[in-house]
Amino acid sequence: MSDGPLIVQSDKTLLLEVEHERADECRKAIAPFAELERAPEHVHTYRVTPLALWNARAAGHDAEQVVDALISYSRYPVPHALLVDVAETMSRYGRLRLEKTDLYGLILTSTDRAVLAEVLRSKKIQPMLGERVGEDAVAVHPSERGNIKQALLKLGWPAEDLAGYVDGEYHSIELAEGTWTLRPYQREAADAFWHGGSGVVVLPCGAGKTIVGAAAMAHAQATTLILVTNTVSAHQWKQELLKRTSLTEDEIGEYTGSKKEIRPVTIATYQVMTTKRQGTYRHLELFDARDWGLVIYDEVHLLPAPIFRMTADLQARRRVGLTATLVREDGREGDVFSLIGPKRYDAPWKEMENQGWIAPADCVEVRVTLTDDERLAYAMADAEERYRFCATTPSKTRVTEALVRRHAGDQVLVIGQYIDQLDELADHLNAPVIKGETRIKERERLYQAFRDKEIQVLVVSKVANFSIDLPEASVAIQVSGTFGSRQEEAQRLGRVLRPKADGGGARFYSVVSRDTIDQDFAAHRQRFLAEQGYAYEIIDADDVLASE
DNA sequence: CAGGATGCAA
DNA sequence: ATGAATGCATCCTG
Repeated sequence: MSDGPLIVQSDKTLLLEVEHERADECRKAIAPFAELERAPEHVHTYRVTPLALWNARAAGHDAEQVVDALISYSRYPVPHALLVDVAETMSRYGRLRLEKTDLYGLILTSTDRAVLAEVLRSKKIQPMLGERVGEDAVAVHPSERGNIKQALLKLGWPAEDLAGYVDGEYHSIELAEGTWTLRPYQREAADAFWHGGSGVVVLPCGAGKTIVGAAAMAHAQATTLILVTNTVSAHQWKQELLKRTSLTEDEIGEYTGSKKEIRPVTIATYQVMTTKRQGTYRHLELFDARDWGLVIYDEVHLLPAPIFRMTADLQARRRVGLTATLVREDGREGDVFSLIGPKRYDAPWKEMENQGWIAPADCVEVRVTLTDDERLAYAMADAEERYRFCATTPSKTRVTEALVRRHAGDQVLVIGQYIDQLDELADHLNAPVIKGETRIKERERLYQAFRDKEIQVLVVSKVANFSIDLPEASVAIQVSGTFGSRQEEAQRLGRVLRPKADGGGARFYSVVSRDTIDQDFAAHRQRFLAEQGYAYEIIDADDVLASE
């Protein structure tokens, strides 16, 4: 028996003792094949999931490496059944393959006749198939390439897609390096995508995902369709591409609500693609408007369901998804895996921090205690009012004021979800507030004043989740968040991670009501960051107030 | 036809 | 189970 930091249980959960001296290296070793499930103070729970194992497999890890990692960090003997299961699950990926043949077009082949027989019996699969092509292969209708991958994943037999890609229409795209250079991880990410053919690149906020996209375009040398979440992001992409590549103004088109340009490089919003009229999608022709050689999905964790359906028909095009957090709250990770592709690259946030690409950050959860009256009101509140009630308790205002005073001289963002709460905070802090109804001009004015340090404190609503031009701060105080959204928490922390001129660190406070669902949701939101190695120090609001 | 206001969807 | 922000389409003005 070793003194390892990990307890491996036969239900496929892994318990990591956080204070153990080998906890960090262990976290790094298990991250490729285990997902963090719970992250309270002392023991973090990970789960070994099939999807994580298949991502690991697609990234070139084999079962032996996974088994080695488990055994070498485990405190107790690892359940044999689990090791067998890991090996069995990993071997499922790639047992089936999609290939392209001259004679039969797209075919599904197998190295294992029994597996092929099993999936051929599926009622879901049968309509997608053509004639049997010998003992170990069957023809697949080319238009079903995406659908069959989704269906096979659901059956537990994810296919490796080796059917290749069309080149698309040639278009010269060079990186305009000179005043800047591609960072090593950006190059690695673009190369990993290119060699994998299609798939997802995961990088922290502010790590330059657009530049990875540009590098992917330089690989493809082809017309490119870029899908983004909003128009601000569309403009950002265009500016960045003009700056970083040989592309000129008239080569980049914008396909949004107000403009419908189709150019060799076209940037479209998800929404324009998913708006329907009389039950049919209006702008589907954009996908066929050109012979696109590459499709880039920005913020792939937000990909709306209809885009998945459209992507099922785009399987012969190279596809790259970019994201900071591959986790989705709707559990459609499997569709990202089948339709965009496996994870091709990910850079752990903490490693980026060590290399100085992002600022080190301390995360602090500040717990406020409800007064007896509030406790009673909370207990009596309707289910739909409860979260709002505990998330917006007046005690949070006082501790937020104290935190702002503590950081006098720093640039501080106060972020929350309820407008009433934000208005009140802005009032108390004597700070301006930016919310949905704030006009663009006014927002820009306030952002600029914040950048110029004329304003030290800015109160922002959910606009902060989207707007890219929001200036970086060194302190963020979150007073309420969207239920349990992990990706929102990551975005918000990302706001303070831009490296500081003085090399100093950043601080992220999450103000939470003790013993309420606010605390539960906060714990859920923190999971993704805990997985990235960010530990939340928990302090009492009374201590903050007392220290003044 | 640019730019603003309004309703609606997911 | 929810609240807030957004983007699109449409209509309107000059």
